[in-house]
Amino acid sequence: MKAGITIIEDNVQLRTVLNQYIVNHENYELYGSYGSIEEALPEIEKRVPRLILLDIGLPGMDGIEGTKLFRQRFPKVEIIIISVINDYPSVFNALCAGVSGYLTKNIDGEGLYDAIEECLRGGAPMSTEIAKMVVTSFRKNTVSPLSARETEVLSALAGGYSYAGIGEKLFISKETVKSHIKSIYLKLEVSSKNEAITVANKNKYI
Amino acid sequence: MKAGITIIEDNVQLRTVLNQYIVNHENYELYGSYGSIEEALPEIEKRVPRLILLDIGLPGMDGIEGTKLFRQRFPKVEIIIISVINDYPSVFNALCAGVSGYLTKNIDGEGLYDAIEECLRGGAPMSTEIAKMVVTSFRKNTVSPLSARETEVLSALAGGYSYAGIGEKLFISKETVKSHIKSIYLKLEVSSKNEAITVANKNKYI
DNA sequence: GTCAAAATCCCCCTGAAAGGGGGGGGAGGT
DNA sequence: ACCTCCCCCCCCTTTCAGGGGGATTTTGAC
Repeated sequence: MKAGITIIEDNVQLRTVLNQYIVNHENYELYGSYGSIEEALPEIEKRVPRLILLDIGLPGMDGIEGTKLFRQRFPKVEIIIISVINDYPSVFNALCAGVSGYLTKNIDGEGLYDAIEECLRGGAPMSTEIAKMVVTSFRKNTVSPLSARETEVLSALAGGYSYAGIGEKLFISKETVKSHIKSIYLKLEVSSKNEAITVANKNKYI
Repeated sequence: MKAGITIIEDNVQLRTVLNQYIVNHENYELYGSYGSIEEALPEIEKRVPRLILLDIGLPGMDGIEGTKLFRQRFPKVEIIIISVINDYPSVFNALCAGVSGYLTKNIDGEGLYDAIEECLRGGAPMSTEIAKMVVTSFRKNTVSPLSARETEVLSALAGGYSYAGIGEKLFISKETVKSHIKSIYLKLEVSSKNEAITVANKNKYI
């Protein structure tokens, strides 16, 4: 049983190359190849593929919006982004929208086959730059002016807890929470909750 | 110039296997091989490796704490986790602590070499299960009871904004923000900011 | 052993914010 | 015609944040 694949890519050269990769592989069947989400959508509704190779920078609806749309209407379809765009917001938004993989455009046929196979096995293929970005996005700052306890308090504060709530959570009194927050504001040179959270997030203290 | 590598793994069988992989490879030099962070630390201070292969489940200090320690004292050292433990909290905490890669223990020599090379080139090697977990952790729920606008409001609320602040941010009045929040509370069946944020996060609505 | 920082707890006070209640109106889709 | 979404306004009460003051104990560094 061949896996149906749809390609959405506005660059005609690249689209042709991708088309060739897919039609030359015995395990895949090219369901269609389009230059925009709008063109592809009615065809996809007629025959839903297993996987969509999707560009981010498209005329009309972009790949992020397209991903949200596809994932609502066809929840079982896998989406792999193939894009030259690999700035943090694009990658992050694509992952939030629900893509299964993210490849940069310097991919060759072998790499594409590997990625598609991994995706169809339930994996999450990523180019090395993307993997690096994703892993780095989790990393916290090792040098923080805040003590361990202060970091806990600020995390809870950022989580929307009130002073009293933080107290319950950390088994300390509301007044102790206030003391910690005073110290946090001094150290971060801020004077409100929002500023503190903003500074802490920017510096990855929490 | 050979890359110095230190191994910390309490399982003697696996440690022996890893040792062999490293000593058999001409590009690497095994700086040391230990059963715990505490044993390894004084030796690492004498001679700092390029990379540490680290287990999570260790006697005494665990791999997460060890990672934080190493990244403070030796900021340039790369850390790759090799562990049978791949539950979400462990993976997430390891990434936050600053590991460069995360491999499951079913790795073979070839896979290990590839991962080390990728890491030394500045990449982020991950086993496929780990990559899948990481990508999935970003994914938002496609079925949300909240409207697009309500989701925006709730996101801002979770970001620490006041009603007035949300109004400025979204160019609507404070009262409209209140209306949206009332609807949100109704739909999520909650009656406070904190509950709403908790429910929304749990269900990945925001 | 001393001294500082961290962590814990308590009081007062004020203005701002949250949340509950009510109402209404326009746009767009089924 | 109806429903959902989005927008706006009023009332009210309670809670919370943040500034000010002070105190104790534990812990780790020097």
